Formats: sequence, C-alpha cells, structure tokens
Amino acid sequence: MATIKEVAKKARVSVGTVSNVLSGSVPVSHGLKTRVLAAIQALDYHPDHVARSLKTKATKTLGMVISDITNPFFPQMVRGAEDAAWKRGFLLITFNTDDRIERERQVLTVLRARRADGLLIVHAGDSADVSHIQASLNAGIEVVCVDRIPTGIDVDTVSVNNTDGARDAVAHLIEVGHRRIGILIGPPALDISRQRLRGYELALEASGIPVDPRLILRGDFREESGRQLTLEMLSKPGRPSALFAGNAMMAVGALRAIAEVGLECPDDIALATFDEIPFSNVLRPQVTGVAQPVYQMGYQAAELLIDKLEHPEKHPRPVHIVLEAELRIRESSSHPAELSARA
Amino acid sequence: MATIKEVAKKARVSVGTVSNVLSGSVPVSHGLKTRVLAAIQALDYHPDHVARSLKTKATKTLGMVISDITNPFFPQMVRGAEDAAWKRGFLLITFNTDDRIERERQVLTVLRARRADGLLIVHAGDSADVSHIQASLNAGIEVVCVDRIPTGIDVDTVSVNNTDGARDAVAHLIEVGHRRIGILIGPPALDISRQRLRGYELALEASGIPVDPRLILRGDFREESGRQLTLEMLSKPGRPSALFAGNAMMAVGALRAIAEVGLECPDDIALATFDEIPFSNVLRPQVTGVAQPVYQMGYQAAELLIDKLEHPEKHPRPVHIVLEAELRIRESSSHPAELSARA
DNA sequence: CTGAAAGCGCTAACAC
DNA sequence: GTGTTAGCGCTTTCAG
Repeated sequence: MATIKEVAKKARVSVGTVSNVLSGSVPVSHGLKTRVLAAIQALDYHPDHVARSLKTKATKTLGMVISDITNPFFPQMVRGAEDAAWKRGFLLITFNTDDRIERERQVLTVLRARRADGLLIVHAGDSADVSHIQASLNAGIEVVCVDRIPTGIDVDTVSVNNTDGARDAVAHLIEVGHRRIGILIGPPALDISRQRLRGYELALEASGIPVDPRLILRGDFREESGRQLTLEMLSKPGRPSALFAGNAMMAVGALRAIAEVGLECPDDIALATFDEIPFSNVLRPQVTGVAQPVYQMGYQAAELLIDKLEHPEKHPRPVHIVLEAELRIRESSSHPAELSARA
Repeated sequence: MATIKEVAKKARVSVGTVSNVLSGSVPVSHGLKTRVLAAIQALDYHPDHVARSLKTKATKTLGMVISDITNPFFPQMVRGAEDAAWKRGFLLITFNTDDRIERERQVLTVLRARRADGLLIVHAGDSADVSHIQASLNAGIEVVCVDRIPTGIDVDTVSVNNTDGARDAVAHLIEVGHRRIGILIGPPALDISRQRLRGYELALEASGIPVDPRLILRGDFREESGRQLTLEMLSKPGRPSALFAGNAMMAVGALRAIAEVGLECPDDIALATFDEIPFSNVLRPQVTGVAQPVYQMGYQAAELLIDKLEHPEKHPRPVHIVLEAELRIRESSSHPAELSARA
C-alpha cells in the first residue's frame, strides 16, 4: 500500500502539496498537479481513510441499529438508509439486536469506540431504557430514531402515522361487516404498539362498537407470538370474526395458527395487518395490509442525520418527520356477505 | 472523549502502562493496575479504535458484498456472517451491488480505502470480470467468495451443491409424472446458473427424457425476469406441464405470470424452485423448493475468513467448502394423477 | 515492571 | 503556490 509520502517523493513535491491536490481546497499549479496525479496513478495510491479519520475526527460512518432483521420490513429500510449514505459519501454499518436491550447497549458501545459520526436507531422492544442512547448523545454522536420512538429522550425522529394507519385498517374491517375484531399487538413499552392499539380503539369507537379487552392480546411482534396469541384467541368462546395484526410477522403467525386449527382465511376469519407480507400480491391469501413507506423512512432518516452532521447550525431543535401509511385492501378481508352468498 | 493520555495522567502513570493494562499482554503491578482501572472508569474511557487501527494496521473489519439484497435469501446469509464476525470481535459492513459489476468495483475500492481486513463476496451476475477482486487480493486483503464462485481467480469459497440440488428437484417433478419441464435460469456467466442447469439436464437424462432447448429460458434471477420468461414459455405451443425456477425470485415471477394468464398452480402447471420462498409454509401455493443452508453459508464463510486472517500459516492453499441443499416437497408439485382424480 | 519516545498516514497551520 | 512540521490517539520498542 503506497502512502502519501511515497507519492510525494515520486512526484518530487511535498506531502502537503499531494494533500492539497487530493482535497482540491488549496490551489496547486498545473505542472505539479499533473505530476502528482501521475504518481498517484502509477502507485495505485488510495488515501488511508483510517489515518484521515484520526486526524479529522470524522469517520464518515453511520451506525444503524435494527431490532429484528428477520422481519422483512427492515431490510428495505436499511436499503434506503444505505442508498442515502452512499450518495453522501458515508458508510453504513448495520447491526441486529434481536430486540434485546442488552445487545443494543453493546452495539452502541462498539459504535462509540469505532467513532461513528451518527446513529440510526430502531429501538429494541423489551425495555424503555434509553440511558445508552443518551450516553451516545453525550459523547457527541448525532442520533436519529426511526420507526419506534423512545420516550424520555430528545432526539430527531422519523416515523409513520401508526394511529391513522391502524384506524383505517380496522375501519375497513368494520365496513365490510365485522364487529368482533381481535387485535394482536406488541409490547406496551413501544410507542408503535400503543399507537396502533389507539387506532384500533378509535375505529371501534367511531362505529359505536365497545372495546372488549378480551379481544386485545399482547405479544412481541414476532411470528411465534402471533401464532400463540391467535391460538389463544380462537380457543376461547366468543371468537372474533376478524383479526388485526400489529405487524406482518404476527400476521404470518396468525395465518399459521388459523391453518393449524383447521380454519380458512378469509372464509372463517378475516385478517388485516399493519405492514405488508412480502410477495403478498402473488401468494394466498393475499393479505390486506397497511403499507408503510419503509424505504423512504430509511432514506430520509439517513439524510436528516447527515444534514445535521454537515450543517449542525441549521437544525437547532429536534426534527420530527412523520410519514403516512396507506391501506391496501386484498382478499383476506373480503366482505362476510360475499362469503355467506358463496356458501 | 477521554484519551489514553488523560487516563495516564489521572492514574499518575505513563501511557505505556495504561496501554499494558488494556492489552493484558504485559504484566502490570497490582497497585498501578487498580489506579488505571479506576481512572478508566471515572473518565468513561473507551480506547479509540481508529487510532488503534492506524497503529496496528488491522481494522477488525470485514466487508460483505451482496449481489441483490431484495432477494430474501441474502439477509439470512448476512445474519450468519454478522453473528460469526461479532463473536470474533470483527465488524461486518454490508453492501448491495444490485448485480452491477461497476458498483461492485466501487464498493471494493471504498473497502480498500477503509482498510478492511477481509472481504466476503457474492459476485455480481452481469460480468465475469474479476480484476477488481484480484486487486483487493494484491492489496493484501483476504477474500472468501460465497454462493457464486467466479472463475479465473484463486480464492477461498463457500458454496452449495447446486447440481445435486437442482437434479433432486427435477427428478422429483419427473417422478410425480411430468415429462415436459421448463427451466428458468440465470445468466450463463454465473456458475450457479450453469450448475443448476446441469442438474436439470442430469435428471432428464437419467429418466431418458431428451433435453429440449426450447424449454430452457435464461434471465437474470430477478422476479420480473421470471415473470417474462414464464409468459413467453406459456404463450408458445408445446407448453410444459411443470416449471423449475432457478431461484426464489424467479419462482415468484413465475407465479405472477401463471396467475396473469389465468392458470392455477399446481392444477394447471406445477412448480419447483431452487431456494425457498419466504413464509412458503403458510402461504399458498406452498412451493416445493431446494432449501439451502443460507445462514450456515454466511457463518462459515466469515469464520473461514477470520481464521485465515488470524492464522495465515494454517491455510496455505485456498479452501473450498461445499454445503448440501435439501429438497422440500410441497403442494406446488403435487402429482398430476392426483389432480386428474380430483377433476 | 515502568516510563520515554518514535511513529502509523494523514491534515492543517504556518512560514517562505 | 509550496514546503515544513506538529500532532490526531494509540502501540511498541527500548532503557532503566
């Protein structure tokens, strides 16, 4: 690996001059510039980013912390963030925490030691503890929280309008004729759980349907949890005619449970979900879902973060970006009337 | 951010001593050690990994280059690699190349400037050019190629037995009664295309079925390509009774095309695929697929890479690891006899 | 065992 | 415009 010194020597100039032609910020005479460029070419020189970082105190690196990478929702978000970062000359390092706060804490420690300039965090679901995020902030690392917004900390955020999205989906279930609608939701420590539940309640209230606490089941946004809760819901008397899943993973678990007990969706029980199930337009049942602008969330979060890094003065107070989600109606929520007509 | 100097000052020792207690490789008297540890604690000191890398010439960083991150196959592989890397104290940086060799070249350049210690590469599909990989090797970066193995370069590899997997799947289609079987395959520049095609041919030959070139269609392993090729195959006379897709994305495209022309799978046309479609055990049609040990591939590739990094002497020649894939029979390939009995 | 000091490759004053 | 040099935070000889 050639160094700047070797380039300088070969071009018969000083290292300062090489550095100047590299940065372009200080004018260099044409003759010397050509010599330097030739030497760089000849030696296949690539500036050592590590050394540069040590000097400039900027690594041009962003860390992205994801709660559950097996959820197909997140890879798209990562992709958005990655594209934005790449475009602005930043590197994105991604971590999966498996929804464990302990792992999240470890990851932030590593990212701090590695001197990441900024952090994109999708907070783990098992705790409301944010002291480690505060510690990163204190260490001078910019933070943007995405999707799940922790309370008790003053950071920038990019999220989706969960309440409206959930309300639309449940309103749709009511509209096609359902009145007993169960909900599978995540841990109450997560804002997205509370907001999606709130949307569910709003939709019911708007139609004068009383909220039945027996129809509200809490899990952890994982497939297995969706399966368990659905089995539980279906085994009790007063079974709902429709289910609203808090995310796609729980919806998949619900489908599995529905099949296990020998029922059919939507013939026996309707289903709608927050998020979308991958390839849900080719596979059956095609599940009605609340589509989120996932890629955009990642992209905008990374842009916001880099903006703050590059122009700290332009963002004096925390910024909160809220994107809208959109209901996509498919066959899993078809009208009960249609079904009875078919029978 | 506290530095080693401040720690030394606070503990009233030299920086060398602090460094020694940190590394543990040089004995330090109990008294000094306690003072140093106390100072580290008090200052919340975390060694600067950037400075350490500059000195040691090792970044403890691995780069992972993926051809198409929208293919749900790859996130699992990344996860395996990430887990292995984390366990050994390495960081994994992931890149998506969108199957463009130009992007792959750029990514390797960045990784080189960042002084990554090693590379995990799933080669882009649109070219057989490997000069940039060779350049990384020449720059002293260890490389392990995963899944897709480029020719013309002497690197370690971790891959799957594509020929046997494809042969098993096609043999299964033959066994349930199909004789006209179409194949949707990727670019011939990729070894996985050639090997899966070879498996297809072997299965046909073993049953004395002649290989009909009109039933071999080449695309690029993307969903849209699977859709187009299937539409093409179904519009021509002599339509096959079964399809073998070269990967899951093409299988999804095939399902879409089958639905578009108003056919049903498996009633009108059977389907089997290399890879598995996500959640294919809850959604219909449940597609017969060749399951690959994806997580293992990522995990073992990262382990191999780190082994070479840490014990260069133990791996004198390139290592080639080949894992076995396993056929999972589901309803998309059900027996034509069963179908006719049902009709 | 412990401290002093050189130096990793680069940038950014600062002199000329 | 260009060269010289200090120093980013750390590890690693090398004396003592």
